[in-house]
Amino acid sequence: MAYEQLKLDNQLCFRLYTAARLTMGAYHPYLDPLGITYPQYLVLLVLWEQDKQPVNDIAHKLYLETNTVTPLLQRMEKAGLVKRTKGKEDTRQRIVSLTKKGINMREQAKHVPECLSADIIKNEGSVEEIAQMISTLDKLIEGLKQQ
Amino acid sequence: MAYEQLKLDNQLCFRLYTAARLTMGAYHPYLDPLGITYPQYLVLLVLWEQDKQPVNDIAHKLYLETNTVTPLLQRMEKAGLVKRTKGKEDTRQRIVSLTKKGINMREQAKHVPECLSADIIKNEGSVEEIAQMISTLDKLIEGLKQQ
DNA sequence: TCAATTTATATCGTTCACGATGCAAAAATA
DNA sequence: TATTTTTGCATCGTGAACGATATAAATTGA
Repeated sequence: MAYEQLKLDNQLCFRLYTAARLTMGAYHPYLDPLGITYPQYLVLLVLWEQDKQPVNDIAHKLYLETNTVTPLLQRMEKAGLVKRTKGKEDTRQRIVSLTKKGINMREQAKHVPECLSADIIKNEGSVEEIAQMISTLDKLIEGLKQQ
Repeated sequence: MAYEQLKLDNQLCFRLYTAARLTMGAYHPYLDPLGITYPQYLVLLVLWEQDKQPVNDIAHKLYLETNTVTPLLQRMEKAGLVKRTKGKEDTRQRIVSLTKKGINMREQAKHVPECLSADIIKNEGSVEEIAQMISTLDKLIEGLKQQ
């Protein structure tokens, strides 16, 4: 019966979609006090690893389009977390750099990953299963990345 | 070094978030011709399993809030896929039912799951790994569902 | 060198997602 | 029964995502 496949329970994507939303929701207790959203936190993670990057590099590392990242960065600039300056060699580029506030937030967010890990492990139990899933997700993402 | 944990690579949520977006993107070639989005497809899956459900039941099955589902259903009604009628016993309820167009779309969407499975398996390889991941995702979702 | 093409970013429009709030109907309770 | 509380849905505002389109700067190539 082909219709069997149309059942919600059978679908991988639905679980990814749901798990992603619920996991992002689990960040709320830790990110709300900092006044940032999860996508903004991702941008900060990228900039904490390496400051002063063009929009394109940030978008690429997050697998996002620049038309998603540009407004995101504009909001973050308005919030005083980043600065966006014209590129020196290539004036088409916008170099995004951390402000003092953006730099300081790294210290305030230091414990977020541990808190999340604790929340997830507490709920799920097996560290090995999570590790295995991360590996499978990486392969899935790698495959889907190139259309 | 606590900062090590702040690295993007270490994060489960980032992978779920990315995999979910890319997987939803993989539905585009199959859903665009039908004129529906992925969340709309999810609503149809729910209604194909059982027609005539109140907004709340649909939202619950998709782990979404009613304030997400209501506008979604309004757009689907405008597109002629569903009808929304006042509940008989409980007049607060809105009973959502499929139109002819909504019913017929089941046949047109019959092969979508196979196509997606093929795309994913082709890219990833191991069916067992996907099955294992689905099981882990279910536990993760179950744990996160109750805050 | 000058036109054609590509690249980096921005803008626009539509659809989600969700917290906060509103409102009427139902249920609970005094 | 009258009042309070809860429930079901809707509306509003904000922040993503992303396809389509625009624009200026850089690159390519004739």
